[in-house]
Amino acid sequence: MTDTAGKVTIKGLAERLGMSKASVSYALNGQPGVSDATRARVLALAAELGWYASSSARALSQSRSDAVGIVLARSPEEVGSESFYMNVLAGIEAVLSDHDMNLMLRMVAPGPEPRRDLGVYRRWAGERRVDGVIVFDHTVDDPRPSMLAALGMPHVLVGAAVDAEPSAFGANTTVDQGRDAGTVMEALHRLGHRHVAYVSGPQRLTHEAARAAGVHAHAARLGMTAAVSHSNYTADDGAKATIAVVAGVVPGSALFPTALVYGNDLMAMGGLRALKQLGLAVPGQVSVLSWDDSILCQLGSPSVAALARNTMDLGRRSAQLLLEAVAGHHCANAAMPAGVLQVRETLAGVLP
Amino acid sequence: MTDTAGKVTIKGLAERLGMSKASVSYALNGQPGVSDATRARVLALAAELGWYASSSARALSQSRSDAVGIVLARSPEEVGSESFYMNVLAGIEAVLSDHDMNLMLRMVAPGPEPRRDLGVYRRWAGERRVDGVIVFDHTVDDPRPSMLAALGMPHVLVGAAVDAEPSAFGANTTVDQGRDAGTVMEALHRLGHRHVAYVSGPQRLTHEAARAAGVHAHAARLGMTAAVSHSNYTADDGAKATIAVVAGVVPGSALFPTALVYGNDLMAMGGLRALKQLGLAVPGQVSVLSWDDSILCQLGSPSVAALARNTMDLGRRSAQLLLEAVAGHHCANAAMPAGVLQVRETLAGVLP
DNA sequence: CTGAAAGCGCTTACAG
DNA sequence: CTGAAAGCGCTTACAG
Repeated sequence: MTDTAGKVTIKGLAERLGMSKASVSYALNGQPGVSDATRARVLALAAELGWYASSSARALSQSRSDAVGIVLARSPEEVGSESFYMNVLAGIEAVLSDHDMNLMLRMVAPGPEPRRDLGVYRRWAGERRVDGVIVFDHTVDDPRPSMLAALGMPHVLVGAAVDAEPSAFGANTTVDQGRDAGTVMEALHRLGHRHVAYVSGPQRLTHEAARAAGVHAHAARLGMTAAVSHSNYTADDGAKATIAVVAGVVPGSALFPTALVYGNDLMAMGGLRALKQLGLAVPGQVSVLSWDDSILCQLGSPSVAALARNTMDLGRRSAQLLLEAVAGHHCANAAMPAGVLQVRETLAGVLP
Repeated sequence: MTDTAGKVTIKGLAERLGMSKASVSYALNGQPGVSDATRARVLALAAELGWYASSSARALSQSRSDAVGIVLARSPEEVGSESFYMNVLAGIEAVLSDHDMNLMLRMVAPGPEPRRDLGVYRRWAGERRVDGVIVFDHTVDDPRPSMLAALGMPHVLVGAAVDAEPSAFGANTTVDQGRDAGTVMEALHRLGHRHVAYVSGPQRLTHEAARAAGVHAHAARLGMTAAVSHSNYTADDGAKATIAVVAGVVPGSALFPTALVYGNDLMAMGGLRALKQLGLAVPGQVSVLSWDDSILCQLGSPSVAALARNTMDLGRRSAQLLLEAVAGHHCANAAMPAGVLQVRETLAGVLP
């Protein structure tokens, strides 16, 4: 509170110190061109007066906003109840704040038709409000990478497929869903399961397409049968899909799936509920496994077996890649480690 | 892609149109000073070329950043698993984007000692990076309101106590925890409960202090006894607190709490788990109620009774108040509606 | 090592 | 209704 008459600026510092604005700027930014003694005087006064560079002035002269943007195009309910997003965001934020970058977050209604998220990217690019963006939920024929490239906007896809190409505008974090499908299917095979149903999220998501392909491939290899149905990532949809999968199939018959795998934790919880209503014992008659781990799975009763991934780390790596892209460096994609199966109460062997 | 040679600016528009930058600016901003015909020409060209005002240039000249900041000082785990935050954020975001404002989000480690969040506010104010902030988790003797006032930063407290004073820098959304405590205690009383334990979050949070006071007051009024213990908002802490509360107390004895109320959904889930391990039947021997509703409560097995509030709306109202404060208007606090009891499987009457 | 000057892209009194 | 000019607070070649 040294100065009530407006904010302290570089000009103010220069006047008090009796030198030019340029020298003050050089001193403040660690640039050469000032003596150590001068630099020390400048820094001391700046600290004393609580000077900070105006973000807009700096952004205007440097053409950098020091901000990174994220547009989430899912419903608040989903984003709020699936801890995946917040965990990834936390990882991203940790890296960004370490580098004095800021995170700009926008949520738009998920309506697929007039994709409002595209307008946000266009606007952010036009306003030069962010230096780059991190893209969630990569879809088949996703318009965003090419659009962002056309806008000259650095970007990183979070958890893309292994064959997603890194571009001049950024590399991606990738998850090998086929490998993870192998982990899941092999575990089920080992427990004696031969008929598996995968209740997937929307198939336009590339990671779900990759999972479905992986499930089928590994089933074939292991001599199992697998049915994949596509649904949405909510508990209600998980319940509906479950009923559709087991309805009319006699438990114990050759066609009955003894294991149900779900694309996320919410669907698994909804599925559990549906199975209970149908009078099917978990894991006595059917095992349940979620492809995403979360506190929901851990605290559920019964607790839900899940494939756990380090989502904070996924965020961290994605942010690091974006910072590289913003700095103009070319990088390779960053492959994320394999998911690890968390065996819990819903997973058991098949009785002979 | 009309113009590859750099972004289109107001100067560029003016040159193509053969007029001054000022006129173009007036036309673009809906200011008087240009004819309708001129304005139409300008807007048409701007739309054609995809012009957007540079956010930094506009911020520099208007001394407004068109951004609002939020610092979350809880662990990513908590923020991720408690849907409360994301829901409030979604409500905030909906209002902000309606007003062409942006949301800047930062998460800092919750370590209480060298409160890193304060540094973020100071920096944001110094850099003029945000026009105002929305403050979560108001605490007793919270240093933030006075600090933000000293910084001249408009701010709004989310879900403050009813006696939180609105200031020249913003009003607050308030929640009458005493009234909600009445809802909870009366419902329990009606079911025959006479001994209640409230497992609260940290008592430095003003809303928890208010709840504890409300629980005690209503217990006294209704002829009940209430014990309040303070813990943290995690499932593990909920479990530990539960064990501490019921350990050594004989079920059915006069001292045994027949109803356990928890400060949030995570603690309630942890408490449920502990009760199961202790061999106590829910709701047969003890009822469980969470002061926050969430998908965890809905999907739990048994499903957990909860006091539901409209958290999206809490976010919306908070954002509206902040926009008023940023605009320099004085407002009254906005009182949020009463919580509504969601009766679920964990809540039952006491057997005589 | 230091200073005067131009520029980043807007907005906004102020003359015409 | 329109234009020339100053200013927002920085950074950065460019001379000295």
